[in-house]
Amino acid sequence: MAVSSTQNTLASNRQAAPVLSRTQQRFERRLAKILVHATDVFYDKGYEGASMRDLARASGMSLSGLYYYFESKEKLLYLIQKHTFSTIVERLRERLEQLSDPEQRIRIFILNHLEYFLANRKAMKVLSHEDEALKNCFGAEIAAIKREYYRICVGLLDDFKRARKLEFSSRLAVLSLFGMMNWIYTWYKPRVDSGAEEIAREMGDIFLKGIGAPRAKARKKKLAVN
Amino acid sequence: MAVSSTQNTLASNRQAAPVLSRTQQRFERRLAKILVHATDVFYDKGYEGASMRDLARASGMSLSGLYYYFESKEKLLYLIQKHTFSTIVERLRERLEQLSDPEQRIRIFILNHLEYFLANRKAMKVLSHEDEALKNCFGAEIAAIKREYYRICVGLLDDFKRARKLEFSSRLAVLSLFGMMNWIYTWYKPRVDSGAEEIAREMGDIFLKGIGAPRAKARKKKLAVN
DNA sequence: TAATACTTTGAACGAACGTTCGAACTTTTA
DNA sequence: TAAAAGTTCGAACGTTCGTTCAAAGTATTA
Repeated sequence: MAVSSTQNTLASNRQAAPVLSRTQQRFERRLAKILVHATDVFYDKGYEGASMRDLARASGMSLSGLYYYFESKEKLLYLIQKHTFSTIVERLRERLEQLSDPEQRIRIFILNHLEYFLANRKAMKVLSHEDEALKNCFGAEIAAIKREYYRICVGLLDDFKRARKLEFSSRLAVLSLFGMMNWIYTWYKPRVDSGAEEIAREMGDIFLKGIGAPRAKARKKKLAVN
Repeated sequence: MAVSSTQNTLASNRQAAPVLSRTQQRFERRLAKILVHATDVFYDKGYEGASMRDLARASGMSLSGLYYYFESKEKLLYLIQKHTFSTIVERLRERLEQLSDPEQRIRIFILNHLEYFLANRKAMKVLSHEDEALKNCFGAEIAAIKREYYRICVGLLDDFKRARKLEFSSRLAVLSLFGMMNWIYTWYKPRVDSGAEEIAREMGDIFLKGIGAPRAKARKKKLAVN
């Protein structure tokens, strides 16, 4: 079997033909295993800091053996990021279909993000932290998914604004929310911090109250005088 | 002149004796210049991705010439992070001394952070993004400053909680706030986004309203039934 | 001006890097 | 069971990595 083409890797395509021969299935399964181990290594050492030899050791495979499954280190990172990001967007879409209340939709967005983040912490760190590591085509494709995800969130916020007749910058609100959520990879400790549901509720409270209540007025000027 | 000891580099110590000979002054000045150029390179390529040869080129100096000013690549990153972090903490302390109102103190914390962040974007990205790059002693020292900074913020929040008789997790609130603010290095575009004051005001609004208003009650259960 | 201290450099070090390749091994197919 | 297809590997490729060092160059001091 030749090194797999870009298509169908990890079965991330939606349309048509999941007809894979037994050998193809095995190939995909082995590749997925390698991706898991590679994620561990990237999580610990960063993309630049991790060597192909590190990845080989973690996968229990020879250095050259890895190249049977993907053609470069960059492609490996791409596969990890693509799969991770696609999955989180896919799950979000499924969950959003079942809700119509604007606040609930934002809350489910937050919950989906944090649940997936904490259940796949290493992959999500690799996705968040190695944002600029991919160049050209690979980078562009991940950036496109990111833009798509961002747009979904802006849409949710705009609906919320309309429903509540609020006025604020969606861009800043969305980016603040992403910051709140994504930063979690720098501090989360399973032994110390609560689970995804509770954190999602608390962050949701902060964020929704933060953008929801009418803005306090005329205080700044008064205090500036003192 | 021997390669400088750890002490007094960048004149970041508060106590005593800023008595530097003219040659020592020149040394510090040149080192500072190198640090600025190195910050540019780390910003663009990341710590691991940047080579000493890149740094030499950016500084307009020979590869070996760099080693006259610092003994390793790691130390260089340490110097950048130490100086950046120390400065932001120092400025914060000065500004906090002049305020007593708990809300104003949180707002000035946010403003200080964002002002410094946007005025020193590259250095602050290197500080935020290369959090785990330093090992052992160097890493421990930066981590100590970070903990100190974190503790200050927790203190501000606890004061606010007491003043307003609020109940929420300071840890989660502080880390959410840091996320909001630090994530800015991934998205800020000077041409598109407003300045530090406005962003600080808007993030301050979100955060303070988010933690300030009484928590909405009994809604979750009702909605969960539907 | 001679001696001393400070600064910069080119050349080189061994180690580690990502990647390639042909041969060997294993599984599937005919 | 022989041929074909799929899989793994050791060895090596050329390059780049961080760091060192003796020598040369420049400024300061006596």
